[in-house]
Amino acid sequence: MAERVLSTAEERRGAVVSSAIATFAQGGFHTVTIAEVAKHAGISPAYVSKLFSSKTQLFVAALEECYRRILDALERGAEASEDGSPESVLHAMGGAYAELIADRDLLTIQVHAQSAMADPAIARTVRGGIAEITEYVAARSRADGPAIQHFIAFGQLCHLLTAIDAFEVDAEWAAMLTAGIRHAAPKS
Amino acid sequence: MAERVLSTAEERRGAVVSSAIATFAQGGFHTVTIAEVAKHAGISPAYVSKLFSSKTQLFVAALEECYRRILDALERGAEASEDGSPESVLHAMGGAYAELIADRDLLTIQVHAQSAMADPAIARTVRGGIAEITEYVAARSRADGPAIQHFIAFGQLCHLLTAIDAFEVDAEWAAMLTAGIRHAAPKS
DNA sequence: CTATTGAGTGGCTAGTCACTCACTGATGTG
DNA sequence: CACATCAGTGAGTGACTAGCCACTCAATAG
Repeated sequence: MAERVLSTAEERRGAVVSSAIATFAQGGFHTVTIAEVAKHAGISPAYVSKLFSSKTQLFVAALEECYRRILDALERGAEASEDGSPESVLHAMGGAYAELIADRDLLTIQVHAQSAMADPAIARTVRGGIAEITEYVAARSRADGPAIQHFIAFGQLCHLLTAIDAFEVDAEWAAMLTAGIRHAAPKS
Repeated sequence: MAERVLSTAEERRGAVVSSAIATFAQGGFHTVTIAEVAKHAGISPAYVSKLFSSKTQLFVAALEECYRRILDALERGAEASEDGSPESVLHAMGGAYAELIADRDLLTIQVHAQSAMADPAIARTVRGGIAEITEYVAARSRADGPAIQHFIAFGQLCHLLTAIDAFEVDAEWAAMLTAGIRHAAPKS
């Protein structure tokens, strides 16, 4: 049993989803090939196609895992908030999110997903993810509508700033846009 | 001269750029083919390749035209503001922007551009566009840093909401996120 | 009328990618 | 051991695309 050479299909699926997140984050849905994901996962392209019926389903699975990780991070953040006040919980959630997306993959894949929404399955997944996050943040923080809206809007701003590397730009406009935005160092 | 059958190359370039905006907005950089842009413009794919040295340059040209139109709209909006106060100018600019992106093309192509930033030329164009817009808004409105940041953040939120069609969703989370966001009807 | 330039095209090529299929070998079970 | 099942692969296919090249024909200059 300890000498097992082959994995179970379920284990492989999980590993491939993780590889898909890392790989799709680099190039987006259309540029990344199944072969690249397979290489990252250390298996043959043919087997990836056997585990996921289509490239779209693979991407959707990666995206769902992405939203799952975000919700986990928000939950952990909320638990760690000082007092239970809405402002405190929101602030703690923001910090947890900033920390989570330090590796950029979870952030970048969301940007790519928004660009691949011509596919109905992907569109459904993105909409569902945003809905779930918004509902969770609202329910858990008990903050009012405008505060939730502000939270999501600044999350999107954070996506943009990271995408264009604004944190590394030394200019007036970059300073204005990045002011007060928490973000962890991108590189290890 | 009025009987002219052939256009000048400059006229064609402009027409192709407009076609490129409309076409790339539909499917993004990687899915849209030169042939599709050419078909929309009513010329052969080969001639598109002669007018623009590469698909990337065509996309960059479309993106630049897109930012040009946005700056124009912001400028026109600012002129129409009631008094010259920062809040009033920002509000007028927001309204002008909401009206401009009613047709969605200028908005959608920006979403796609963020996903195609693996290409350095596209990344440079996006960064330059955001920089120009931010600087213009700041200089023209004379609003303070936080107000500018808020303006851009809610612009990004608007992109997200339009992309996922949140304005048409009848749910608590959608109501919270779209509250107070101005947007024109998408369809004619 | 002739020559030259430049608009515009059809057809090709070389390469890529998602997906399939027949196959091999590992694993566990009676 | 025999056998069924399942992990995993190599080789291939059909479809598609960016870029290119040789060509046609309109417009204009001399």
